[in-house]
Amino acid sequence: MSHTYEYPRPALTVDCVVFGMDEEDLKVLLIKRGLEPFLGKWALPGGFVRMEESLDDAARRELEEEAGIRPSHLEQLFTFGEPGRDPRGRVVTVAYFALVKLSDHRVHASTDAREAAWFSVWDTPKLAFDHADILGTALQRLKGKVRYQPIGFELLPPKFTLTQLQRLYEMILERPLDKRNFRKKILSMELLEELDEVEQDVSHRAARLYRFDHKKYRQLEKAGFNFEL
Amino acid sequence: MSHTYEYPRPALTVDCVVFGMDEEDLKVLLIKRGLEPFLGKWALPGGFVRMEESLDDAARRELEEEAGIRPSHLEQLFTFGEPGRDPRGRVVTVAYFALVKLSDHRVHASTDAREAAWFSVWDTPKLAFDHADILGTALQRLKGKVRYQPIGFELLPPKFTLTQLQRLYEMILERPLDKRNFRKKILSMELLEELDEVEQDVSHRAARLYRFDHKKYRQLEKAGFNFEL
DNA sequence: CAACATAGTGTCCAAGTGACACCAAGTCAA
DNA sequence: TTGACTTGGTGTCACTTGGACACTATGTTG
Repeated sequence: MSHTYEYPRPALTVDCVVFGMDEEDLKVLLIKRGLEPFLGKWALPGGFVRMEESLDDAARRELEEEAGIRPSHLEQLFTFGEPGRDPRGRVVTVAYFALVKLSDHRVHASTDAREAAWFSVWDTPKLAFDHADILGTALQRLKGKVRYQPIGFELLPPKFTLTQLQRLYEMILERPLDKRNFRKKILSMELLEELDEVEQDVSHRAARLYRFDHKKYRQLEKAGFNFEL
Repeated sequence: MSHTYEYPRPALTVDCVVFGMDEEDLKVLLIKRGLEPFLGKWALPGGFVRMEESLDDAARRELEEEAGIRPSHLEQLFTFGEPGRDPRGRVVTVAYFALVKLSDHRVHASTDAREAAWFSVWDTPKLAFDHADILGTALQRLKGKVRYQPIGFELLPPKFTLTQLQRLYEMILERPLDKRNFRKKILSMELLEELDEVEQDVSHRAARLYRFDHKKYRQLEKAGFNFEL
């Protein structure tokens, strides 16, 4: 213990589970590996932490570099450090959990030379390393968190209909919700701003649009409010 | 990216927030540092992760070495990696959250040559590094978790009275609870085994003892049960 | 045996949760 | 233009749950 730097050191990486959502499905962003090990396999975006940057910064930097993405929500998920998780040797990874509005990132999921793509979370290819575990942990977190914190909105476009919102919750929680009860509950939280607009280009009656009121949310949150669904 | 091991590596440690509880207070275990930096200051128990051990193992080993403690509950808390958090250079620490039955560990809080002691969590000395932040995060976790998972039992002796249990919840949540409502709620979960014993050596009517039924808990947990307080 | 300290127990009201079905509005095609 | 189709939008009632509230029971001590 007396000579700190004599210790051999595990390598340190960050890996990000980025969720997005479209009409059909909850999606996760994957990158095709261009290097050994697991060359050609799909993996979570991530990479080595630099000496002068914080862990959060490393996660943001990797997302920007590998996929041109700036997530609207980013939080640390869990640190995975089993000795055998990387065939090259000891690599510890700090996993992150991110949400993006897919509408902002649909086009150039791939920047760089790398290949990036969105996959349905229920139907991913085999992943490199222990990334399937990481994805599983992230899904659990999303499911748990969505029930008592209104983070789901980070997955929707700024203006959305109540039906879209309900579908989002149904996809994440993997169970159907009652339309009237859902609307009652959500509207009673008073976190939605009702707009004087309706959705466009639909071949049936158009639904009213709403916007999430971030400012009000922050106020109520500070006041120790409860947002259980 | 192509030569993994060229990257400089942050040093990697684990630090543990160990909670215990006695009649008066919720306690946290601290160790007096015998080395620079922060020599003589109080700090969380912890140390460097070895190349061949998992993070969990590292946390357990450090607790055993520094305080002779085997926690009854141990889980990863959060990873702290701000570049400036250690004056010696870049050190990333994976923080752990542990619960022990103080009755088992009251005597030799200190093994080794080190000085270890239990402090009231509401009245700790100034801590080394960013350990005050880590302790704060752990307290939040304890408060949050206790509301929907029966982990509080890990802080009590195997046999306890309902009053002890209520005091535990009151200390953690920092608010008074109604005796009748509390008992109603706890007993309705059917996780407590009512024993044919009462507490000893009290100078008033003795209370009935209960035991937490771990087996039943695991069953109900698997069945997707809800243990909200 | 009186004073004490804590154990142990039930009711009522308010709020919240969940089950449930129909009319409204707009689109589309014949 | 009209009828069929698709989704939008709305209220009630039964039940459950959460929270406020006060007295008697039992053992100890001086």
